[in-house]
Amino acid sequence: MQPSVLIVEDDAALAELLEWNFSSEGFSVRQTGDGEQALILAREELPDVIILDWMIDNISGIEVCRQLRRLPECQSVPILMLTSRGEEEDRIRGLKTGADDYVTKPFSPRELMARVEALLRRSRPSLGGAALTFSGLELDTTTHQVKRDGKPIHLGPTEFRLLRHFLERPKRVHSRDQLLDAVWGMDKSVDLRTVDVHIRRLRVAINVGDKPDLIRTVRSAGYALDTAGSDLAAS
Amino acid sequence: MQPSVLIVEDDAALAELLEWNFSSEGFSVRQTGDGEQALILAREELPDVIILDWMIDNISGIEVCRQLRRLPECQSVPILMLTSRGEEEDRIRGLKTGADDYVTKPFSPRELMARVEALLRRSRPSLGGAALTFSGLELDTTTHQVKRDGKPIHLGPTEFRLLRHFLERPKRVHSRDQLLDAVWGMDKSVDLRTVDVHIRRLRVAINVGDKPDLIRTVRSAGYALDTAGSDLAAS
DNA sequence: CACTGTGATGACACCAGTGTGACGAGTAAC
DNA sequence: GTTACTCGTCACACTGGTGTCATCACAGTG
Repeated sequence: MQPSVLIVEDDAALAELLEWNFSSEGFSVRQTGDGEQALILAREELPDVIILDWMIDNISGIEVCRQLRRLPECQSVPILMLTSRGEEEDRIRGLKTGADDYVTKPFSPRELMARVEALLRRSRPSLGGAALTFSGLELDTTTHQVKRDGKPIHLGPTEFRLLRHFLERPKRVHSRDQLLDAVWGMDKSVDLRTVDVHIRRLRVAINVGDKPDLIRTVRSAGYALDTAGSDLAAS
Repeated sequence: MQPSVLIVEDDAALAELLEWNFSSEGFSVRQTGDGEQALILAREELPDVIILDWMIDNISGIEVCRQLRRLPECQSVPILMLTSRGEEEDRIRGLKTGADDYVTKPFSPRELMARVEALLRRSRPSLGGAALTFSGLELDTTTHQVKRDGKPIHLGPTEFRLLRHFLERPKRVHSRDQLLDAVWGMDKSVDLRTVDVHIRRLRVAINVGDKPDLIRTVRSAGYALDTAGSDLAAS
């Protein structure tokens, strides 16, 4: 999923620079130079990270920070404060108020992006690679949650491991033997046909409604996770 | 609970300064100047935060950082890198390697402490003094009070620690082993099933009336604090 | 066309994993 | 001492996940 950033900065030139940087990193960007507006925007749609200038119109950045932290839904959103005030006292005040990081101007855009990345790695492990996705399918290994197009799906333990194995190697064909080794464990003595049954259970769980089948059957070879599914119209 | 810090610094004078600062803030401190040793210490008992100098004996700090991040149990421990190398490239390299913050020498001890506090606020919210909340649940670590939708709830000591551990990492699935380590202490020899019983006690305490169950059972994996609860009607 | 092998489907019995209630031991307050 | 409270363990009940089988559907082959 595309990460989103809210930039609160009233210096137009700097705002544009930031916007350009985040955009080219694939962020969806919203920007304002106004403190009040920032609070509204943040509440309206929760960003993944907030870049907050110390000196902005209407309210001071630190006050915005405090207000944001009061909102229960915003407490988990990382805030990076941006300022030309290099005083130690200010930095400490910013951090104590609830900011997660504090960068002084002038700053290196690349370092800023690296710091934002570090923040995101913490708050959204899914962006750090803990969540596996494929064509509308999401599997979060830390929360053990599976979704198809945003809708939660319930899976049994074996189907969960099976799907995870597929998501770790998408599009690739796995023989029944390989699947037994990887999902059941090589010490298990289970019939090969058992794989078929679990593939089916996984299919009915995943393909709710009229969603296209994401599991492709490769005759006399095995199965693969693929957008084509069991579609045969490719001829 | 007393927060713990692992200081990896080979400059004796600086190490002592850091140690003094953390001690006076109530941290339990372990310190080493050796990279290999650092890895051993970290694994032996997981610290709440790691202060890591770039230039240390045996291995470079950045290599230690990379190794730490490879250990699954250390992935959630925040790392603050400390260095005299002010080069932008170095800072970015440090952050990309998995460090959460990067402070250049000379630094202000007070700012360092503020940054550590900010990191802890994220990874161990209860240490930051903040009240933990999740979907109508409140837990105040200072007053040891727990409320559901404003109504006070009485918990035993173990249930309290259990709930706190859940609130520190909401939505995430915790295995019984992990819960025993974190809530009971790894030295304890307690039956795994004991966790079940305490989960149940926590459930009946939390879900007063017809409130939805906030604890999700993940079969053959563990438990998680989640809004879905044990609801299976999500067909 | 019929034949054959492979995969899909539905049913079913089994049992691992979990929920539940009760009990005895330990502990602190009084 | 008593009382109140919490904790760890056990036995039992039960849900639902799991493996197997019989049968059907279908593609490939000659």
